[in-house]
Amino acid sequence: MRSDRSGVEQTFIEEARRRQLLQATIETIAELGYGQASLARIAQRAGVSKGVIAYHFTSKDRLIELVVDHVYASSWAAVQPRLAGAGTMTEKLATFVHAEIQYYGSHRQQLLAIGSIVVNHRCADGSLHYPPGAEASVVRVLVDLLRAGQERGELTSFDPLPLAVTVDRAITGALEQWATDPEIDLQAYADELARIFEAAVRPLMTEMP
Amino acid sequence: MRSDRSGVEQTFIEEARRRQLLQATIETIAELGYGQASLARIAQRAGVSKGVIAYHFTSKDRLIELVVDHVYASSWAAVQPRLAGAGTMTEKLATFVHAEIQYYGSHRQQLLAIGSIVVNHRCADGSLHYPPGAEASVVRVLVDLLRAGQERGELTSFDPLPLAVTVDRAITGALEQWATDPEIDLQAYADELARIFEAAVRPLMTEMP
DNA sequence: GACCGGTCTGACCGCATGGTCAGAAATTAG
DNA sequence: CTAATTTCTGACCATGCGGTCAGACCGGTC
Repeated sequence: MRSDRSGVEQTFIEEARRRQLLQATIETIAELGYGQASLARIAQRAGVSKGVIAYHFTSKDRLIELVVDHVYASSWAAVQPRLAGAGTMTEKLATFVHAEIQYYGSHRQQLLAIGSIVVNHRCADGSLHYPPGAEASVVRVLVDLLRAGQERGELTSFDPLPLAVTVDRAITGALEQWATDPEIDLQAYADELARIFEAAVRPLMTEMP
Repeated sequence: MRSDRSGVEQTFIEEARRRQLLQATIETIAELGYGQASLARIAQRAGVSKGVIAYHFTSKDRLIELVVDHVYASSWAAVQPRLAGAGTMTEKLATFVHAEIQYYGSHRQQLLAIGSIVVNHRCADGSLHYPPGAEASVVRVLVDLLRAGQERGELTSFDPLPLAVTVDRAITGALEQWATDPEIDLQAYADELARIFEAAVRPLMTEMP
């Protein structure tokens, strides 16, 4: 079985190996960082020889990109239904903050791996493969959410981009604080973030009781 | 003249070379990223041979750390006097946001280089040399500032750490947005950040006219 | 038994890395 | 002008990298 036939007609063993190698990659990057996560070290952690990775994946770059796809898909699968369940836009905003923090709070290795990958993984031409910017999926979701809230008159008028970027950064900031110091009460931290952002979107004249 | 006698009894040429090599390092990391910034490429950009770096600096790690020291010292030298000039704590907070964004807005390479270094540079034991966390200098400054504002009753009561981290991240978020898309109006972006954070620290019952 | 496709190993390739060093070149001192 | 010192070069080293590949191994099927 050659590499990279994602999704179709996979042997049981192929499926299992791929999962194992993705997991080993996440663990290695989380622990040692993108730059130190060589194929040799990933293979060693998985208990196989380097050639196995070449057999199941077309290249190291492809491996990394599949890790990113997997993590983003998993986190979105956890966050999206909770978002749909929230009522007002303000609630959606708070829910988003809580859901993201909760997901990565219980997937520390995914958090660290993704963080190390997005700031390091590059295309052949040297440019970042996952550039920061308004196109990043989380930021896009937040901008849409804020704009919708403004159109219904539920939120004050302001440029949605800075707040969307800030919410995104605040979440990763919270998680990195916690990754550095696990003593931090993530729940309380998330509550505080929700308070900050609710104050920022609340129309000036209508205070909640 | 051997390497690393920082500050004392430097030849004119030594001083100049050190500056040049620090600058070449910043440019190389800003353009290619930490992982691709090899001694060979840095030397090539400076137009000298690799050995020169070894002659003027004890090691590549030391070079990187001197870059970080230089950038932090420069930015603080630009921000600190403006902070001292601001009156209320709310003004200080807004001033800090504007001053940081303004400094790095006119030092794009320093911004990109520092960003790439802090998430990548590691100690011999594999741990990050500049770990995120409450000890980061910017966050410390902000926590002190917020706490002082609370003690004078000027700001609402809240845990200063999440907001401090958020302000820090929001600033780097703004700058990275701008680094990705230079069309962005940094001044307006900074104004919007100031609005967000003023809303978050303002006591609930006292609206400004 | 022989055969077969899928899976895996371990050795190997070319290359880039950080670091070292003898000696050439440039600068300064006397 | 010579001698001493600082500065620099270019070749070299050991190491680790991503990637390749011939052949071993393994569970089935005739």
